[in-house]
Amino acid sequence: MNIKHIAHLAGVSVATVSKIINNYPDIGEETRQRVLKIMEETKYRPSSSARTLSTKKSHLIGVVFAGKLNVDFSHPFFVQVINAFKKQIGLLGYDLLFFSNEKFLEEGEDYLARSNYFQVDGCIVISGDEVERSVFDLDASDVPCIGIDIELTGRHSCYIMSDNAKISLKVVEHFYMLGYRDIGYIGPEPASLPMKQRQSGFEAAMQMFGMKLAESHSLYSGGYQEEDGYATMLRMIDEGKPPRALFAATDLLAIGAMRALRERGLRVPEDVAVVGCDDIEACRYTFPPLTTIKQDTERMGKMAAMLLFDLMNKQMDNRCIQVEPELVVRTSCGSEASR
Amino acid sequence: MNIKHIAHLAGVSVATVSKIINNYPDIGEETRQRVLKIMEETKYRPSSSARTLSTKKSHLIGVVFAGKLNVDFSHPFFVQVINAFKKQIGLLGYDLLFFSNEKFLEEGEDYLARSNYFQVDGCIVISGDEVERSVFDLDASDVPCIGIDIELTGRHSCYIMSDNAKISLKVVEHFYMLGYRDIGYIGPEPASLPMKQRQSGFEAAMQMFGMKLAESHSLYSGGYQEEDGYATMLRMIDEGKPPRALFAATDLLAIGAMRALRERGLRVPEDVAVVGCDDIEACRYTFPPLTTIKQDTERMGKMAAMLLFDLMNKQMDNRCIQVEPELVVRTSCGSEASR
DNA sequence: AAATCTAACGAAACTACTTTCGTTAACGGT
DNA sequence: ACCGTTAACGAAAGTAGTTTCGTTAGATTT
Repeated sequence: MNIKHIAHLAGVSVATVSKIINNYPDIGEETRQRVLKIMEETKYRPSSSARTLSTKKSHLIGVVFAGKLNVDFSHPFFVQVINAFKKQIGLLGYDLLFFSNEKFLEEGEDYLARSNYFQVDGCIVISGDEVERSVFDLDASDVPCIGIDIELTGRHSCYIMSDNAKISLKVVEHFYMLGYRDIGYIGPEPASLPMKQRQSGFEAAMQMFGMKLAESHSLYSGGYQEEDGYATMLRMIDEGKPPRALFAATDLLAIGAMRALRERGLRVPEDVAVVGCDDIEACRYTFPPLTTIKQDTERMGKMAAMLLFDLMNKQMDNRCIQVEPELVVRTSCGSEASR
Repeated sequence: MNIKHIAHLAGVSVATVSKIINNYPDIGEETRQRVLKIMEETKYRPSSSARTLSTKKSHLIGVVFAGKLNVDFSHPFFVQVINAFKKQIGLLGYDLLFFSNEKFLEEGEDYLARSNYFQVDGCIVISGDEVERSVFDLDASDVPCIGIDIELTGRHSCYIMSDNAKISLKVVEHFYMLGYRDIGYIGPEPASLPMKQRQSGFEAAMQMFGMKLAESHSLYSGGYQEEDGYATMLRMIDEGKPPRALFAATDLLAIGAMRALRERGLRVPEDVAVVGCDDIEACRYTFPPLTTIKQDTERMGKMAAMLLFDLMNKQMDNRCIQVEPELVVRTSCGSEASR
């Protein structure tokens, strides 16, 4: 059942049917209704491939999970962002195409080639750690891209991230107000911009509040996972006196750190107060519930969709949008617990 | 840059280039190499839309999240399945297309229409609770479907789910071996087959072990979320003596139940032992860590991909594949803790 | 040398739709 | 009656591939 059938059934030309589908004004009302009725009855739908072949618009958005470390659906932060993004971009009439990097990366294909192959109208690239070169080829191309937590500087690109320096500032400020002066930091080697900013933001905030950071209280964790936080905290404890308060650059790191603390007989928050970052679901269920910084993933996803839409439809300058983080106080920071 | 350009540059016909792309045997070795080299130099890639237009194969798999309750990327169980599925189907040369139900559901479009529009080669349908009619239209159509946790009976469909009766059996058995005789159940109204089987499987297992189930110890939770488990457990406690052990049909329900227990001054597992189901990430971080049944999501996703592949390429009978569940013992069941 | 076979390639039809530009008929104005 | 205008529609040329079915030239057979 194609447009030709419909045209034949309605006794009009293919062109007329096409115009009715696409709401052209130069069609008489009777014929429009007649054709519409036939399309309804035959459950006819146009073919997207024929359409994109002719229009060069696929109404498809490519989703790129960049980075070697397992950044996929299992990453809770990105899942939230992509969820909000999908909702909004769906409202704007687009569907999501997830590139399977498994096969084509082996065969030396790259994201740009994939994007061209499918003729996606734009891409959202989501990144955890450092990303492969191929992502920047895509960024430099003329396919509109919006980056989440990755600095895209192409002429058809924008990017969105939380104000990561502010994240650290809010944590330090909160600790300071609660009376802590001896604050430590655990985070991964700063391979990505957000992690860089969290770390430097932390150091800047410490200085701003006139506190000094002991070298043994600032450790790299290697990765982002619970085990990394656990191992790193163990190192910190065993190499000397732990800090009175700890900021972990990731909730999972914080959760791992709390496990290490508990294992060494230290109580949270009575002995060491802990704050994480991201507000993943698990934070609510840990013991004690983890105080953290919530990234406004809902807003990030939605903004990403709207920005990308603009990028695809009007010409626009490269822009970066910062999203305001929010402190979520639970109990691991010792806010209301006895100190 | 299209196939015409390449043909012109190589001094051959379009047909020849196409044959080279598709590995036809009737091409001389010299010309093949010459054309291949030009394709390499110009970074030419064929267009997927032109291709699917002509071949009727898109190499795209549609992903449908069915069910009213928020079954999307935020559902940890399905995320694991889809992750494994994506990996395997990617290896087989397919990419994933996520239908945006936001817009088109409003406009009265259905999954089948979407599938036809994009000419996807197959669909994976993932379901939480009861699903809309539209899913069964898709099931009954000739697009190959594989269902996760949903009974698809179409001639081009298969489905995969955990052996849910066995899940309950394993839980009851474990509780029995630990000496518990008074076991309760919390689960949602059985709108989906898995939930039906978990509940009836639980009842059957209780009978099998010669235990009786007090009516007040088997409650419907309304939903699947933490709050539902919390509220339901509160009801169970306040309406009489709680059971000595509890099986919650979902980890989140279990986590909520533990919160209610704690709030009423009851210890887990000393006063009430708890076991959940699914093995979501949070289980490891709760207090106490939640004993649960792990669904083999890795295997489910992989099997789904391979079954769907067969379904798309050979003709096959409708089949159902059951996946073996596995007990993950942590501490909430009181396995090694003092009882 | 004629007949037959085969390897290597191309013409053309086909896939389903969009869009430009031209055509037609009706209508009102003079 | 003639002209200009406009509304409504269609022919045809794209869009980028695939695939069938010839065709040709050279090799092989008789």
